Amino acid sequence: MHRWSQLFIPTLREAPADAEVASHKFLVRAGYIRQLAAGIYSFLFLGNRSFNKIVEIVREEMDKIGQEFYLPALHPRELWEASGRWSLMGENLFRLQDRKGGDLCLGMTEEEVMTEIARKELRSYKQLPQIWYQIAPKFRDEPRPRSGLLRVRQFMMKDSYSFDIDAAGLDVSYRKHYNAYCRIFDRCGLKYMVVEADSGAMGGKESHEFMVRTPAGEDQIVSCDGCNYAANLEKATSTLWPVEDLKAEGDGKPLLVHTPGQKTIEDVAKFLGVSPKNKIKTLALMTNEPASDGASKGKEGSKAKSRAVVVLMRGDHQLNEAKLNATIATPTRPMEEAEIEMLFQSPAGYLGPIGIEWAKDFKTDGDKPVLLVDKALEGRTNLIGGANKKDYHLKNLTPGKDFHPTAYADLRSVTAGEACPNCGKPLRIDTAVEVGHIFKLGYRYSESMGARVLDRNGKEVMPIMGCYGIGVERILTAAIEQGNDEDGFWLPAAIAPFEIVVAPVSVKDEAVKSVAEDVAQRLEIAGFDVILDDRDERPGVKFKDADLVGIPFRITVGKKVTEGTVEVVFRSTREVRDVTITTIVEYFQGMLRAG
RNA sequence: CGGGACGUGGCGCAGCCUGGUAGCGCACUUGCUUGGGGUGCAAGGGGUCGCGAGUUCAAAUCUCGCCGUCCCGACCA
Repeated sequence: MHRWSQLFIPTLREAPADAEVASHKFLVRAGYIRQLAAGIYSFLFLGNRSFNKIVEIVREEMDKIGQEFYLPALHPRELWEASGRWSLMGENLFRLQDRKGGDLCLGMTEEEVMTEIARKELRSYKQLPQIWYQIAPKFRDEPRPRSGLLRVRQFMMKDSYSFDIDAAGLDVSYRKHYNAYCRIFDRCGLKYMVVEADSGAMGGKESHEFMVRTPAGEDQIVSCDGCNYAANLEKATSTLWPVEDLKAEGDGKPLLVHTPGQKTIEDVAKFLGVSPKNKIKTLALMTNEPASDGASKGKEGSKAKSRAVVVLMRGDHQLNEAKLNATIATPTRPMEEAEIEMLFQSPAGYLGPIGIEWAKDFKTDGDKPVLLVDKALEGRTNLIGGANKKDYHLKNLTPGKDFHPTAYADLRSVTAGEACPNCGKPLRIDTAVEVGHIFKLGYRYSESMGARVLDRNGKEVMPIMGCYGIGVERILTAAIEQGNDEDGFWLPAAIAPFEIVVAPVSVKDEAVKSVAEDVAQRLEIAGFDVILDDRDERPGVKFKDADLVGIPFRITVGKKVTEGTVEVVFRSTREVRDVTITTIVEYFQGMLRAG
């Protein structure tokens, strides 16, 4: 029997001054966690109980599709050199040295270790498929930990890895994870949505994120209430309403117009009396390759090569950097003034695509500047853009005719209200927390680390991989964000530290006290997680604490014991029901254990 | 890493501008009181004022440096 009077549950009346989001404030106030350093938290009794319940749900569901391992967090440098991530991860990787001066790091994920095992042990297609997982701490030296447990430097991740003989096999492993994740988040009582996610430059084909809507989140998700379309903003697309092109002026060739002092899209559009939709926005960027790309591996001194990348967008559209990164597989930065002058021979504000020799192909065409044009401009005619001459713009610009893009690409950020690409209804954008991510990795690690198996023809092939992650703390955080009010929060029973708190109004009243003891004991014997608030405190104190700490049900034992009843209080709705003492176990069995 | 803020008993804050005794609420200890929404009264304990240097007869207070924490941005397999 858990007796509150003997437990360490340090609840606070006030939230720490540096807590911003609800889950952070309440986790601290309810005595779940305490901060040790930026992005590093200790879990106390209640926090750990809830945490363990989440872990157990994850484990039960994962055991249905895979096998649990336990891998070290301390990794030798060589392993990460082999995958190329020792340098790729930069400062996000925690590094340290052993007494002999050997370099080590703390694992931020375990692709390397898992692939190392696969490389050494897997020999035949007969051993595939495999799904291996673990639930273990991960370490990331985040540039900015924030929002309590939402972004931290050490956290518990369920990470799994699948190895299959071919893409069809990977599809099956992926689907198994998708379904297992749905079961996990359902059992945790989360209201979540599954969204298409950016698979980045890793070459993966498919990726889904499991998202919980909350203003505290860090991700933007685009979704449609009319159909099931949902995607991360980094990936989302929309259908654009048609735009009426301008008519050609003069002979239809690019036509110089004087636009003195008109630099911004808005200004020029207004000045010329056209819509920004008929304007070209010219963005001047440089690739910003850290000297750590695969090609320059090993040559410490080799200089990072920078290349001009010019992006054209419709005047009223915003560049989506994730899409740009996915397109050119290299980080970029804005051009400096001198670089702009060098390429365009013109000050910023009048930049355009005319008069520059653009690369015909990103890969093969050497060092020439790259011109990427957003798909929203493909097929458009007679646009207006900068003339690369101070105080002048050009009319009659038609992509493909007056200038030749290196490539057309989807580079635009969706905005709320645009049409769903599936059904045409208006899209909405919400912030959300990512609680899980499933990802088709492909051959990246098999290739770099040399994992090979023989297929049924005796031919050596690479196993194809998938990786899948769940953040345990984020499930807890998201659940609190989903269910809280000014007095505290309530967790779904499955992940609450206790399902029921029994609160006798007084421990000095023998009748009340003995009924409370009896009720708590019978519920515990029946298999419920019960805590008895046996403290010699006034009822108000017990009620306030009970409201705060996330337990979904309270049984108040008070003067009605003389009538043979106690009160069951539903934390989320504050609904109160009188229940006969003798039937209390059956009451909760019907509510929490039915089905 | 760029911008901003903060750092004073366990928690929340005042004091700093205008240098000289460290203060309030909560929590904690003891006693009485109260007993269905953080009861009231009384008496107590607890603080290198983040760290270091400087100015000064004298620094929580002024100056400089460092560290830490939070927020915005950049970043985020």
